[in-house]
Amino acid sequence: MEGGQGPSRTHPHPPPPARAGAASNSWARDEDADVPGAAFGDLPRALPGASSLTSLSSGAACDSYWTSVHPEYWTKRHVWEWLQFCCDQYKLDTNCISFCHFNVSGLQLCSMTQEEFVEAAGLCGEYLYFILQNIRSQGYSFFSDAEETKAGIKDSVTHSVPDADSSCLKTSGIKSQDCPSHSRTSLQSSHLWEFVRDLLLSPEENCGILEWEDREQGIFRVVKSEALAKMWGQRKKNDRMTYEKLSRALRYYYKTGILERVDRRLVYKFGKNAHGWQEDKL
DNA sequence: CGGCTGTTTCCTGATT
DNA sequence: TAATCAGGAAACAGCC
Repeated sequence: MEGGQGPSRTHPHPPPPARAGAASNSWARDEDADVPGAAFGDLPRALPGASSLTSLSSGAACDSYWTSVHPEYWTKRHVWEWLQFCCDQYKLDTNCISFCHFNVSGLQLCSMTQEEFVEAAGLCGEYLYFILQNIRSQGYSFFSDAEETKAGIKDSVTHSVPDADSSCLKTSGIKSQDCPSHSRTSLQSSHLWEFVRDLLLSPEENCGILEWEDREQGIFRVVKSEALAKMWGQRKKNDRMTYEKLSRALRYYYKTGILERVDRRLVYKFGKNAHGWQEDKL
């Protein structure tokens, strides 16, 4: 018996509150829905994993979560975080959104007109524009009541766009998008290898966690293993993630040709079945 | 509901 | 000694 524990293995720890992969799109649930007096600085606690991201060991190199910075000072990464939050919280249909249009800094985002939002995200753009303007004008008290806010957005947008409701808001969680234009930089890269790839391709988010050893060959090195695990854990809303466990998942990719073995510690290589990492094929 | 996929968790043992 | 690697085994979540 290799693994040793057999079917009778019991959980050595209390049952986890939410197993990995059980990530829900609903941010305003459970006790997190209402943080008393959630002021701007407190808000990250109310967001899934926000606090852990803020405390990411990469420290100074990494910016804090988007909620702790005024929109005009957002980095591209903050913009993505905000976009992801909006998709999650307001159940926006990611299929409407051309994510490449939002590959901009906060300053650029703030200078975008409503028309440009609509161009970038259709009817969802109306919502996003409204949300952004509210954050800019009201600061983060805007989020103090998620349900109210949602209703407000709905009202506001449907005033100008009567059928926005059915065509943009989804009734259940967002699905992974299949539009090729943004598949690589997907906000919801649900697979670990895609998450790793996107991190390698996004210097803004990478914070020196991963680096290329040989860009052409697809060889990369995990520089900050613990930070990588934390980030992945945050993505999966699992604060018990460790590099040990993450690397086990990476090793499974050897079987499927997503990754190839490299005989050096913390070094991996994209395999023939991984796509989207090559410079000339982006 | 069952099967499948992609992890997550845990483990033993080896290597750096 | 600690971190990491290598995989087996089983549990689990989400999807079809």
